[in-house]
Amino acid sequence: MSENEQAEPTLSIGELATRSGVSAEAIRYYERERVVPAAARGGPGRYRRYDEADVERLQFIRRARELGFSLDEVRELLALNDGSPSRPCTDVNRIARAHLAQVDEKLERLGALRAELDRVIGECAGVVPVADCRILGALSGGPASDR
Amino acid sequence: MSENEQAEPTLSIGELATRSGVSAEAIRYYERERVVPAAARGGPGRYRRYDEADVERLQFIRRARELGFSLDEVRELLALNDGSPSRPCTDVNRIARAHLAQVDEKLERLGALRAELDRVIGECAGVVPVADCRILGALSGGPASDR
DNA sequence: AGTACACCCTGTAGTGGCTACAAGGTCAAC
DNA sequence: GTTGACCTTGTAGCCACTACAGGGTGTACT
Repeated sequence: MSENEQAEPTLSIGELATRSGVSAEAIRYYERERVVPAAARGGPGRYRRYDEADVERLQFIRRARELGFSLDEVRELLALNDGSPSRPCTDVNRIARAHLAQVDEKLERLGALRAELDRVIGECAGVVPVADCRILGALSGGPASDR
Repeated sequence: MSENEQAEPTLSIGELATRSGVSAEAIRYYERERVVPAAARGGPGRYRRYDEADVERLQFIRRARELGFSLDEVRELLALNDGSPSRPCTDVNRIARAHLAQVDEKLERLGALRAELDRVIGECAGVVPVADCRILGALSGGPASDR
């Protein structure tokens, strides 16, 4: 923990992209949106330069995004991760549990939609004239034999 | 079926909105996007005028949208509904089943995400210091006790 | 005739989280 | 010195709307 700190920021945005699994354009977008701080500009040109800590930060963001956290939530999680290490992780749990509740809600809505769609499709053999199609019937008039 | 056809388009866009459950702004958007044909303009002014058939068409669109069909799919479904009534509804079924498959895929991905999120949250009691938080640990370093 | 007020019009900007360019600048190798 | 891979900023697009701004119109009532 005390000797794997590297000396200089030497990675280009393309290398950071490869190593973190986040596209260079997304990284620039995160900088614009202040999800990550503005990168140092090194070398003779004005290119962005990154180090290993940036790789880890971007991987953190990628994993959080894969779990469905919004960029607002990611910003909060990063702030907590970067903040004082001795504080209890109550807020981390609050954010994660609230997000889980949202995911559950979405799952429930999508499951209900799926069931309804399946029901509607199940009523139609698929070979009857359009005029008698139960799928179109359901869309036109509501439950089943309404038209 | 032969005598409930009304004579004139008399509804304003606001009345159509109320009766169809689709906002007036969404109706204008659908017209711009050619989901519905441009409305007739009646009266002394240049206001859009609608009839009962338009109410039904908008209800059709609303129900299809509630089932998660995209506007592209809605356009196709409307075309089939408006087309020759004796054609078999094969295409309707194809669209609906393809959409169901997409919904199933989304459900699967969301379910997997939910399980992973639940697992990550389950590892953290919520009262430990941020430095030891398993949620942040999972985001920073991968599976469980990696850091 | 005036006027208040609800409704309508078009057009534009914003949402989230990026991706996909265009048009140009920079760097290292050969 | 020149190729070619990379980098830069800035803008437009995705989806299906929503939310205005800034103005016009219809109707009811005085």
